[in-house]
Amino acid sequence: MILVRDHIAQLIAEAIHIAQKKGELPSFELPEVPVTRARDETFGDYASPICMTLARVARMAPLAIAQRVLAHLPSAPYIGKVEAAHPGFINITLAPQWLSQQVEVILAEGERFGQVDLGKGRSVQVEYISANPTGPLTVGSGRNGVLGDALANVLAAAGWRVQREYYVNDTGTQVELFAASLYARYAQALGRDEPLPEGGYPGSYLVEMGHQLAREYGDRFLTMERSQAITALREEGLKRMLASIQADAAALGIHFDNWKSERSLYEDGTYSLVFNRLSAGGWLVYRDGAVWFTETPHRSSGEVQGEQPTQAGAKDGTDKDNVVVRSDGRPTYFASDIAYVWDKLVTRGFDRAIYVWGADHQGHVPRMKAVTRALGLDPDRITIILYQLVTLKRGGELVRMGKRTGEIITLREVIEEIGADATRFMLLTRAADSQMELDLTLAVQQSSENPVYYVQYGHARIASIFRYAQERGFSPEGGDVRLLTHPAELALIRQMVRLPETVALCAETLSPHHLTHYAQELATAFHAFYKDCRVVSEDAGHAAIGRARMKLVQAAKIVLANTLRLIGVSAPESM
RNA sequence: GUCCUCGUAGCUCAGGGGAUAGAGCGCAGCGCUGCGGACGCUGAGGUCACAGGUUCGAAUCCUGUCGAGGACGCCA
Repeated sequence: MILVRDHIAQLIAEAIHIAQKKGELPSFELPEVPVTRARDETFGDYASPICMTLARVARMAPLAIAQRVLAHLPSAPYIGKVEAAHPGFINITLAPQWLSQQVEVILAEGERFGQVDLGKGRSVQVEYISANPTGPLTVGSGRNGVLGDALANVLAAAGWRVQREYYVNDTGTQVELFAASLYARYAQALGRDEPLPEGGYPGSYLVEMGHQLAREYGDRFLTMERSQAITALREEGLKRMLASIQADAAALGIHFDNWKSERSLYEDGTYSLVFNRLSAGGWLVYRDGAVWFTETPHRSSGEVQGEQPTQAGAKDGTDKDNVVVRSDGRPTYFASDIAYVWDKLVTRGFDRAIYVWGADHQGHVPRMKAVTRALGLDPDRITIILYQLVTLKRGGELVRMGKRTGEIITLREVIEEIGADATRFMLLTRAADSQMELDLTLAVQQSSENPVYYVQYGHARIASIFRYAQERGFSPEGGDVRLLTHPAELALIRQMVRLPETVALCAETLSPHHLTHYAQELATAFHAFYKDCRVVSEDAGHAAIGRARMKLVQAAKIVLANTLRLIGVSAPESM
């Protein structure tokens, strides 16, 4: 389906060229033509300020340009009225006949309505949450998950082949600390006086897991050698943590296509491959006993490398170096990230890879880009979406969080307190880069008036209309959508046909939060229509319009359902 | 100290260089003797943190100040 927005831009560009050819406008290089939704409905549906931009280069008044452009604007079935407006806008109103016809289009497309083809079959991997499997998911992980999941939905709807992945940090310092902590809790459960290791995980969930393991296995792990026991408990603990994480994610409607093991990157040779590659390229330096990745490579051949206008290059730039292998020989997680990006872009060959990271990882973005370039790959193929951390409050009191500090408000608790749909909608309504404060007492109080219910209510209301109609033997069969001319009907259709553009917007800007705002506007248009327009009635003379309105309402239900599906919340038949 | 993100209505937040800056909640009112009132309508409420700059035009872009959060070579 073509986007009306883009098509209008094309038509305006054509009109300008025609006017130029006829000498009505001077010749100049045409910049991209911006087309936006009109700010106010009295201006129509779409507007372009292009003529104001052109005023200088054309040396004409914007309004005069607009008038000459409009004189040559090619016609299109969706265009109703075009106007040049002060101080130089081109305003376009959609044709009512075209709008009403869209009801049939939507009915025909069904679940596919809203899809656009921006991806053109290219593949993209969206990797999200990827929290350390050393504790339960936090609210921050929830925000991460909801962002990533909705983004994956949107990209799929925008014509990309999408894979959803969870990266499992199943190796490294934190995992060892986790295992040692679990060992301590397990031993304690069996009455041993075993202290929690330095920097270990104090959370109560490990106390519980320790007891569970003690119940299930008795003292089996105490009779073996300590290091062997810790290894065994690590595997058992990881398995259980991952199962619990998977369940928490599922409670928010999040399901992954693949769980990628960090450890596997070492076992399958990816790590040594990228290490050798970087080494050969001169990107690795040895200093203080460690191996560093440097963004200013030392080439033994002395060949001049490409333009590297790093201002800071005057200094030797070592402050930008990052440790890949520690002085004790263990690789850092940055080493894993290097192998992982190779795995994504080369081994598995995704056209794009999208990471969703908390803002506390922002410092790592430049070096991920740098190392991707160093591997000989186009850094634009990876995109890292940063979201601001959620600060939690309870009754105005700040709640500190973190697996390592012990006190945690888990995602699970929040879902249980305010509901999965409300949680998901709430986390998705804000742009990723907005800092958000979540007061649980307030959220619980307000969850019943969460906008998500307003949208879902629209869907349920339509379902109810159909139940009512069916009892009385009414059906949309044979309805003539040309009868849909009431302002409230057209206003509803206007909102419905915005879905493809909203999907495009979300996919282009990788910001799915527009969906929730759109959903509310769509629901508002429906509720207003419902107020003004009777759908099912036995009144004389109502039969024809009744059938047409049933078609409209059926289409509205499809659009609401498609939108809710993209957001990732349910579309209930009743509530 | 350096760097990144943010600062918009009482609260939580939208606003891809353009027209009179919007929504939800809260607040003050109004509306149902037919399809779900988890609804509809109206109103009050703003120095878009502050100061400069670019531009025909800035909430939006640039610089600085203040404020919030975050990051700064062997944690992730």
